[in-house]
Amino acid sequence: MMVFIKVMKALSDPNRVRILKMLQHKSMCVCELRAALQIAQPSVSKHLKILEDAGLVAFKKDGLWVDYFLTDGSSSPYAASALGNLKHWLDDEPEIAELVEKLPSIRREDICKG
Amino acid sequence: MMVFIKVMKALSDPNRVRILKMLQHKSMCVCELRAALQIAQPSVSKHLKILEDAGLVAFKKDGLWVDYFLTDGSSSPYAASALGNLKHWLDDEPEIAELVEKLPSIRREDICKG
DNA sequence: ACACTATATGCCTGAAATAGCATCTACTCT
DNA sequence: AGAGTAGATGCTATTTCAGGCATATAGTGT
Repeated sequence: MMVFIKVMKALSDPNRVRILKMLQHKSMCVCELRAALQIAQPSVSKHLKILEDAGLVAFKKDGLWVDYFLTDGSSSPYAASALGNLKHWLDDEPEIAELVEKLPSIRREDICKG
Repeated sequence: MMVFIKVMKALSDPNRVRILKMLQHKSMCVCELRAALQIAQPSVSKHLKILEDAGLVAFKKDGLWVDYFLTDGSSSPYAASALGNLKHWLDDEPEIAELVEKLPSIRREDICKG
């Protein structure tokens, strides 16, 4: 039950859903996500922690950067189902479509290291 | 997006999940749910409103009682998927199993009208 | 070791959510 | 119409959560 609730709570925030939808297209570091969402960097880190605790994302350190990516959902059937469904859900939401369109222009080489 | 978030929020509370799991077995009035969950009646009504707004439950007035039941999820793919998955999810959670076991003994004729 | 940058953590604030009590409304029955 | 019961709504207190700023930590390069 606790795990189920944790996954549902993780999916209950618009910024976290945006993060998941972006990660469907490429793995991203915190500063890239920050640029895309236009919220403070600590807020992004906290959202990522919640998503990680729910088994929805994982990360790999890459030098100074931390690359976040979607998991395969193996931590729970709830995570697996959510990630599977989100692959096709919300794609035609204008807000999400716009966000995804901007993704190619958000590159860590340009944004960070500045 | 708004609808998606609304469904996820509706699923983010243990008492609301318990309500959904109970309604899988039979439609129930507010006082039956109140007896099962052991929380105040107004709290039950509020949870039901949230579930209704999310398209997960509906009701039918039956004289003095209001019978709540699960919808078919036709209001959104998110509601449909949630209701579909919940049919098999959480059944082996001790807490849920115990709640469901008690269901037959919770009858409005005994509990209400008192 | 030092300067610099990406990310995480702590603390604080304001908004939202849950729960209860009191009250109001709707229906039933006499 | 009046009494009684089921359920809904309004108000309030308490908790939880998102967000930001300041600061700590970790890794890079000189």
